[in-house]
Amino acid sequence: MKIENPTSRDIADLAGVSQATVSRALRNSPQVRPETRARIQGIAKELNYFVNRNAAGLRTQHSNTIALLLFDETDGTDKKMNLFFWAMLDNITRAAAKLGYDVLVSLQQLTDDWHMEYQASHRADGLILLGYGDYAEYREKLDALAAAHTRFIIWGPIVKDQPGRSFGCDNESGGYQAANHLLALGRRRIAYIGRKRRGSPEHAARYDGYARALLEAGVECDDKLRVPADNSERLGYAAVKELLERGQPFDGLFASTDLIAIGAMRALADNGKTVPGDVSVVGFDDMPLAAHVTPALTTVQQNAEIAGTGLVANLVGLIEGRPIESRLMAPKLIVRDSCGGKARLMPAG
Amino acid sequence: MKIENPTSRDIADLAGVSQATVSRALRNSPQVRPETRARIQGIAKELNYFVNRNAAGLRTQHSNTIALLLFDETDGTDKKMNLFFWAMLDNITRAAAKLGYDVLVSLQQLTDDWHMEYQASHRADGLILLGYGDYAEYREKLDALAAAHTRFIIWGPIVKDQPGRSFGCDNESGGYQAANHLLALGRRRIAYIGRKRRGSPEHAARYDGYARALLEAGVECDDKLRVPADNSERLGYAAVKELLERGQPFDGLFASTDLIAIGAMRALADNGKTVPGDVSVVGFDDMPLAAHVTPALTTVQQNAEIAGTGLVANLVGLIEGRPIESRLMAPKLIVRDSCGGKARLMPAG
DNA sequence: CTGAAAGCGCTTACAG
DNA sequence: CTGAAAGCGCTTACAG
Repeated sequence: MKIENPTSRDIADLAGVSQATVSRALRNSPQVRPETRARIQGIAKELNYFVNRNAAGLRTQHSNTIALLLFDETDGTDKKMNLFFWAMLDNITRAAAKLGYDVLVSLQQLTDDWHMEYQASHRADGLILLGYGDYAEYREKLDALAAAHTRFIIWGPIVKDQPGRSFGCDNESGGYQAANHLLALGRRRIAYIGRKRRGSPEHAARYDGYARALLEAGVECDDKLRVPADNSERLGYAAVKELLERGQPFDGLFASTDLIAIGAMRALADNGKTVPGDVSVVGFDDMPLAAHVTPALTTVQQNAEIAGTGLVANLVGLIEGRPIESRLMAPKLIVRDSCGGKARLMPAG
Repeated sequence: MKIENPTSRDIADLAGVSQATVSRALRNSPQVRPETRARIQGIAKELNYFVNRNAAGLRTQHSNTIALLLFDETDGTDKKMNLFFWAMLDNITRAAAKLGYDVLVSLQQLTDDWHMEYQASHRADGLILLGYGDYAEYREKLDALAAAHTRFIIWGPIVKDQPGRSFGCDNESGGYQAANHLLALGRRRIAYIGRKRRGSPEHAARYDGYARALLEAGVECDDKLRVPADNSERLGYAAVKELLERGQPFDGLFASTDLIAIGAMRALADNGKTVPGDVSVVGFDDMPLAAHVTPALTTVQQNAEIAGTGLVANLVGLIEGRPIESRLMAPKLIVRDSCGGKARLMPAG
């Protein structure tokens, strides 16, 4: 009873029913008599039969596959994909599997022609777009996706008038929590290192939250304490050197990513400043490294499980025609050693 | 000239040729007259047409897709996927794309029923199995895969009589390099922390290389300096405590993974031992963390790019019917600060 | 160089 | 509850 590549017809012959009945039985159709169904499923199992996905997909026009498009936005020197995305991939795959979807992974450049192919070729029923990038740059592609009725979810902030739905982290709240923590520790000259505007809404939001916290506390938000930096240790290091050269005193530092914070801490140490003695430092991301540097970095954590599950749930909702709205999830401050003594919590708002 | 879901027939109508000619032209068949081909491709582009992969796959019996099966073999507490695998995923996707293959990712348990479905359902033309695990445990599944003529490549060592082909790292050579480095620094009481036999051929090979180096150098390979440990910081920490309690002096330490080494270094520091002053430490993996701990960890690096590219090349070779042999790639010692002064290289062999 | 035709293996109205 | 039939959109011998 071994058949090389069994089809539903082989099973039909063996079971003495029509091929249509086999198809119904394998899909657990209530139309099929229970005993018939059991017999057919038994034979299928014995033959190691699995429905040919190409045939089923051709017929139903569904692939039951999600395409995960990762943009590797790096500056060439630090060619590593953001670790948070790897953690999300893990959760995305699990969440998708639970809903009966496969995950196709593709690494892309923002400049690639990824946008149309996946759904048009029926390789995927929908897309998840993952990667920090300049939304303005690929705005045109998002428009094209929307025009082609492609289902997609963007990981990231809610951007006004942006086509499609997104799911992201409330970066503004994260920046607010970070700055508030520093304020609660008595810090008043709080520097900001990170991108502020151009090309990165998430970093802009982190800055906005930081600025709001300072404003609410009546603390000056001094432009001379702000240094732009992209996401790398090297640039965090350089930014602190720049700050020190400016001669502006500071006792707190909020970096828009952990990598920047880690580079910044190294620069502080190299210049005779202690952390948290002289300067309290907060990062953003909670990458695995954050817990292992010395001192361990206080940072704002994005929960990869909530992110992965949320992205998949929303995309599948879109695919299945349910109404889906863009959403933000709340980040969480993880207190470690880089800020010093336990903060007194300030009332929010 | 907008058609919702254009098919090759739509293009044929527009171009005034048969659907068969469209199919040929899109596949760049030399049979089609160049001008005709150009015209057809122009129309296809304008319509945003992409070949329906389900239909093409059904017809050709190829999916042009590789399934990447990741086994998450963790002890529950450290639920993180090995970072090396994430780096490989990156390289696997790129290598596959270059050869015209998509990558389907799935996280599995060794106990799951992953083994038969992917190829039988025509979702994938072949499998890459990635994950440290007990080969003996899933031997039965490998047999079933082979019996079903599934094409697959296993990431890992070459195991005698194991069905299928594998591609891995020469862990024996890595262990040999690590121990030789310690010997060249004058260390003679070199401890080993890691799994040795049960369920992990790669760790066993690392141990074997270590033992061979000691043997060749005429240094005793003392069982009392060996502590078994699975891959986690916690267990590395515990293993050093165990070693210290045994009261056996040691001046070198080879850990079978970086995580173990990092935990071990912390335990040494907590017990008043300096690294590399009192004890020189070598790890294995070169995870990103390794360069950032204090002191920076000397370790054995597996090149994720060679690994990813090799796995894909071999699998595609198998899929396309070329003869493929199992292979090992050479790991490389990365010297940092955890061993002390520059080693004098010993002649190999 | 091009076309007519078969067929890949399913799912699902339609009929009974 | 079951079967006969159509058709999803391609690729590829076969014929010219």
